Amino acid sequence: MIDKKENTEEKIIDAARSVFIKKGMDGARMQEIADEAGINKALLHYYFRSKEKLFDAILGKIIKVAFPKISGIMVSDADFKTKLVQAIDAYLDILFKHPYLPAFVLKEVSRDPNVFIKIIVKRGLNPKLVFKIIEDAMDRGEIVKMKPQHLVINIIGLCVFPFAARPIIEFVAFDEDKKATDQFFKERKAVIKEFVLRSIEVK
Amino acid sequence: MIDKKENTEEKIIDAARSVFIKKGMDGARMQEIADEAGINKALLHYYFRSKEKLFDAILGKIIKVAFPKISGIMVSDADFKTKLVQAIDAYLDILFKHPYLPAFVLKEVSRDPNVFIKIIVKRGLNPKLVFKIIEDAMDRGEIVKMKPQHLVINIIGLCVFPFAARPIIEFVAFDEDKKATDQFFKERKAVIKEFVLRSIEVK
DNA sequence: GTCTATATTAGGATAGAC
DNA sequence: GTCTATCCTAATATAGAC
Repeated sequence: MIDKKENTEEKIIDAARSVFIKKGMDGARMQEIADEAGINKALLHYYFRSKEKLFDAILGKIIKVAFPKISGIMVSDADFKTKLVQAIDAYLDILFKHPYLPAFVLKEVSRDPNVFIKIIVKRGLNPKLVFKIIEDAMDRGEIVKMKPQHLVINIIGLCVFPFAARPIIEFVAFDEDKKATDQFFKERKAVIKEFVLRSIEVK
Repeated sequence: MIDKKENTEEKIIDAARSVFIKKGMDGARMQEIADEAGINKALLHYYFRSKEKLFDAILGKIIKVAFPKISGIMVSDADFKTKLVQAIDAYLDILFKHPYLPAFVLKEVSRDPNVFIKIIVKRGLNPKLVFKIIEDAMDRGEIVKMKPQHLVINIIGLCVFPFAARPIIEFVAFDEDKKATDQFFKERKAVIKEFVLRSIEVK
């Protein structure tokens, strides 16, 4: 049975997420959030005492999605390259489902890194295990040697950057052709996987 | 002879650039810009009638740096891979000199893509020639085939993303060790060049 | 819980003296 | 050109009725 009438708090959270993602903390207006939620500003403040509190509440939820615990895939005992491909697939699936995440996260992290750090700590996100797994694969000679952080950042950059830069890409690289840009993004999964695999292959 | 007393307009521009880069258009305050320039708000408005006009003036200068005409390197008649390496070097040199560019550009482009588009058009930045050069190299079998946009975006992502994400990287990947993060960034040039060359090599 | 009305403050912009 | 003082609107936040 569908909950036709979602409660007010949910409506606020949905509206706030939408507006904060579009405008960022500084650009967002409480009025706009209230409008999008179909309520008024006073009620907004009744549920969340201040804009900052509301933003923090939303941010926590967003970060959970934006910093997925990909380590689950990496710790399985499959072949390393297989796991890597699975991780890239999983990460891009998230990005396609939430294409505005990268721009939002990069925007807000430069505004105030500490908010992120606090939440990341609370989530117990720790990449050391992943780095260790990568180093082990290198030691076994399965992939070429480099500082594991470089490999991780390379992969994340390849995945994330195009989403953050989509407006420029659409204009500069595809003459504002949205269809062509969509097609480009559809191809990213295969492109990135091949690009990465080729670059780490031991010759 | 040194111009000890730089004129007011310069002071304003320097201050505005600094504040806009740190806070973005939405987060910046005219008061803060005035303070940093050592003048008052009224004088700010005397030189630039509005915040938006001031921002546009700064943005134009920033974009000139952020979107360099790398095509100059690419059109020379050197070997394609040589040119590619030169282009990556040149681009990273710019980023090291202006490490806050990526975060700023990605932030503002998501706020209002049109401002960028206007300025890019005015600068006559057109990547078609670069795409053509890449495709020719592919046709000659010098590098592996793919849509040239993918190669360009991959390279830019590898270069730009770490700068935009530096606060997260420093915390998550290096336990807030600034020295280790600096070292990581120093290594990027060599890492990216090798990463890209390996991935486009024809086997 | 939800609303209308209002307080309060912040921030962009202008007037006018010098 | 530069300042002080002030205006004006937008935006966050609260009071109080229902």
